[in-house]
Amino acid sequence: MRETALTIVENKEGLLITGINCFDLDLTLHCGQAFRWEKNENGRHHGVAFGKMLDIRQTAQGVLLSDTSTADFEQVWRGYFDLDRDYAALCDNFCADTGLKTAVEQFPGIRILKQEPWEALCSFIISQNNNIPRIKGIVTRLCERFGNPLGQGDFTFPSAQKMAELNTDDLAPLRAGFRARYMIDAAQKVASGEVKLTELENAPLDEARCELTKIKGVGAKVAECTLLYGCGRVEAFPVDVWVKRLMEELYPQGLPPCTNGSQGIAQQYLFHWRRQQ
DNA sequence: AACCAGGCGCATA
DNA sequence: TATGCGCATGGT
Repeated sequence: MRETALTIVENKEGLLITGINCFDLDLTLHCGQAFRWEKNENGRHHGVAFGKMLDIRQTAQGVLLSDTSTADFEQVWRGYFDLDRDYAALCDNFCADTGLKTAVEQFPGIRILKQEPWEALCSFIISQNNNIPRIKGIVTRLCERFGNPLGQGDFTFPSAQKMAELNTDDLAPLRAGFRARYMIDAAQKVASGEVKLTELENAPLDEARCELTKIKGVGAKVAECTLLYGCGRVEAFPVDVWVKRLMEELYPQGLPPCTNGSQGIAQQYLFHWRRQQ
């Protein structure tokens, strides 16, 4: 983790951030790690995270954030977009491996979003045996129905405390299917403190995995996704059907050493690369 | 109309 | 410990 030299300039359109290396906003928001971003015309992306809405787009000058403030940029978006991680150095390391080199060169600029732990957990419970458009639909209905309104049709992601008060019948309108009871169980265990999500950021990885799999509907894959996307654990390595195929074909002995410590980031490049065939 | 989708729980051996 | 099947829902 290194301080990168970001420049923040306020203009009439919002906050212009320059000096970000290795950042493709479109890829990052729509590569299947987050489910609450919509791209509209003019290449603007609109979404909500950490209870804040954001309008963001990438131009030749840099990355332009609208409807936000410098305070929110520092407190929320800087961390969310992982802007203080040196992806150039990371990708440089990855390129020691020819497969990863191809993936990185073909899709440069993918970053791992640091999402809220509860949102990541709940979203990836919904993701199981499901496809991305439908995952987005379920998450959207969940937020509209049980989140707090932010105005202009935006809603926060509902808290675990709020969802712990609900039952599976309440979730029926979401059409989440068999996943509804898993969502309720997760909400109850998080709200009660039986599973302490904030402690997973620093716990030994195996211990963190073990904690998460206490929740019904959370197996190895969902636990790993929660750790990677929600707890900042970039060494977590989710293996879905795409990555499984890829591992069997390319890395039967396991990931190359150049990914050590950042296996989850390598995974995101490999996942996207393999899916684009 | 069968098959698939960023899996998991459960039964069976 | 290891496999196989059912699961809700919706899109091809």
